[in-house]
Amino acid sequence: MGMGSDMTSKGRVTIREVAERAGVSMATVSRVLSGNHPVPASTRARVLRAARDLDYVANAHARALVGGGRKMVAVVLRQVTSPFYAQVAEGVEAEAAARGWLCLVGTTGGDPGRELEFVQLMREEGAQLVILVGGVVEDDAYRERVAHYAQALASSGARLVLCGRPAPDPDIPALVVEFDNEAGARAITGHLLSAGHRRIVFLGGLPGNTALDARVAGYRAALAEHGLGPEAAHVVDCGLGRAAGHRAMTELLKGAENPGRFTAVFAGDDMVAAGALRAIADAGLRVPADISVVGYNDIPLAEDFNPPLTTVRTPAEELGRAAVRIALRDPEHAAGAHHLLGTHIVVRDSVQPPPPGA
Amino acid sequence: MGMGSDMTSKGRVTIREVAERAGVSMATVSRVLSGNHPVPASTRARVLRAARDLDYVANAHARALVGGGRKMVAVVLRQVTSPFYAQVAEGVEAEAAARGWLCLVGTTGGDPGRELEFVQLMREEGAQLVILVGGVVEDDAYRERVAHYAQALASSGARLVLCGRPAPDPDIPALVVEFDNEAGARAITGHLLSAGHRRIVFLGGLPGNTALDARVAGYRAALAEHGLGPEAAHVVDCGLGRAAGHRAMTELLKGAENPGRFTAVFAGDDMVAAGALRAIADAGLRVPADISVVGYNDIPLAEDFNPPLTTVRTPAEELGRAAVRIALRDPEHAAGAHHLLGTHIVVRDSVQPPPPGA
DNA sequence: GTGAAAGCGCTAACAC
DNA sequence: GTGTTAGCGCTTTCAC
Repeated sequence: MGMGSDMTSKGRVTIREVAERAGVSMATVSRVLSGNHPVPASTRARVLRAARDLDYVANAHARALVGGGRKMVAVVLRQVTSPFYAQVAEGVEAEAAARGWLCLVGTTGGDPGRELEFVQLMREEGAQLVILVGGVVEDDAYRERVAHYAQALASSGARLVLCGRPAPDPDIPALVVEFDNEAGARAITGHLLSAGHRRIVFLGGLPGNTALDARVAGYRAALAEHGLGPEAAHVVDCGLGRAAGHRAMTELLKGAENPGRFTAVFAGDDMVAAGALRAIADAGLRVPADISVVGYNDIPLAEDFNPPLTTVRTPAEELGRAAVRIALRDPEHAAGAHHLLGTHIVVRDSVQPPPPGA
Repeated sequence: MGMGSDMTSKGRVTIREVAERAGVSMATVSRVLSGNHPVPASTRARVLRAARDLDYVANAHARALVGGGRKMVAVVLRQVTSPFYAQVAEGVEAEAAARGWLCLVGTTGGDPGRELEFVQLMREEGAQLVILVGGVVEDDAYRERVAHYAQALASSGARLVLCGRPAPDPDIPALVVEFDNEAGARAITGHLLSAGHRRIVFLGGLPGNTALDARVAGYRAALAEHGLGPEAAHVVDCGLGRAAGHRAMTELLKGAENPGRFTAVFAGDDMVAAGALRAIADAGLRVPADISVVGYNDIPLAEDFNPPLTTVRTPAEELGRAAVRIALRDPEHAAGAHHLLGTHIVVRDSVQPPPPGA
């Protein structure tokens, strides 16, 4: 391949060295490399040859400084090890790659401080698009913070998109793309209700968190639609995560004889469901014979749970793709726009009518 | 908070504007902001004030160009949605964040072309550290490609680390950090053997892939240690992934009455195990009563499989952390170094002695 | 202690 | 067609 053979001085090869070797000016090299200016084939070949011999790579920073840089999109999420977030990131990445954009993923561990830090960083790096993913508790601090992000980003020509979290104010220059959590929750609660369940507990509430609040709302709405009073609702605010689900379910189960208390559980997401499933098994009960369980998100391994989990499918990768696609489609129209992506139930083996005696 | 109130011209605020507002020179602003030069408190305060009022953020590209940029590490992997890879990425990210470094993750989908493209990109961006993660088939193209990466990166002062894949040549300036796949495979195969299994199939071979080949080698070694001849080994080269595992297992099961053929399966990784588990259940057989199954990697949801999977734990996040830690520790010593991380078995419920009649 | 000036590697006018 | 020149925003000598 012949590369690396002509390394001269240590450090990166610059356009100047390529120019010297090809016997042309830096400008010509630049023109050949960007290909946006007519250059005779012979010159062109000489330049390309020199560049290859020297194993030249452009300096992205110099290029960016002068305006011709690569576009960049940044995704900010809690953690990549969450199957759901990983899928969203993959969607963003795929859509970015398809456009030749660079994709940077940052994780915050749920800490607003790190989120702010990362957004700041992206401003420094000149990202064109910043995508914040995941539900949050919507308090004043949140609203103020996001309003600041949006304004700051907008003032330098960048765009902010909120995935699964609300815009603090419709006038703020931010785009929101999310799932219809309420509809999904209503549908799956309806599924449980149709199977005959009347005492369903919602496990994994997180008051103030917009995504969970919407699911709880959907759950309550479904209950009401089936003629049950508000007292039929039983939401356990244990938050998300497998551990939380396990802990809360264990607690619930030992509170009293279970069968008298509830016959089904609607877990706030599939990880909570995983924990609940384990807790139920540990208590010597069986799903779905004794208790039915449903989850939310349909993460890739939900079908491998014991039993395979009935859950609502939220096309996470599509959420990521949609975020960049929509943000890039009509820049002008974006401010304040709100896009809702649909979801649907996937039925597996974790639901069954309540046991006869219940 | 007062920010955003003094936005002047569109576009980013520069250091010059801050200087004007504070009534000092650009140099002074720079000194205050980097904090590496003594500046009187009063001046300092004025500058800081101006910067805050203007909501100034430095231009990372300009900074990088002149040498004072933020360090950056890049991780390249097949996909973020693989639980194992996601954990490695998280480890790298955590270690990078702890040092104030930027972490960029790129995905290739397993395509060497995209891998090359991404490494090139990282050269352009001036990454100090590039980490390639995951097993590969080690052919001449691979060796040549990686040798090129290593040399190119090294020539501009950057470092290459290979995680779970071999260095093409010990003299190449690359560091390798990986798990002792052979030892892990030997241990878990021994676990199966100790339970009384003699006919164990290895599901998920991928000839040429270094990680899988090592596991197969460990499997064979364990068989030999227990006095079994080479003919006792039965490896199915179906490759990785849940789908592959499911397909191969289904095939295996319908080949003949199973009990006469094998009593245990060693899946190349946990995803393959997931597929195998499902196939076995679909065939009306039970794990571990009829067939025992073990996996590899101990992904986060392995304990939620049916039954909870006995597998070998490869501390993936630690792999990521170790990669950056070691690479940054002794730069000089790095070239050609080879670090092996230990693994251990985690016993759950998918193994049991073979059924009496088998 | 602080300012002026040079220059990082590149692109884009503007000449010829 | 191709070279010359002027910056992009910043840090850092080098003077004062």
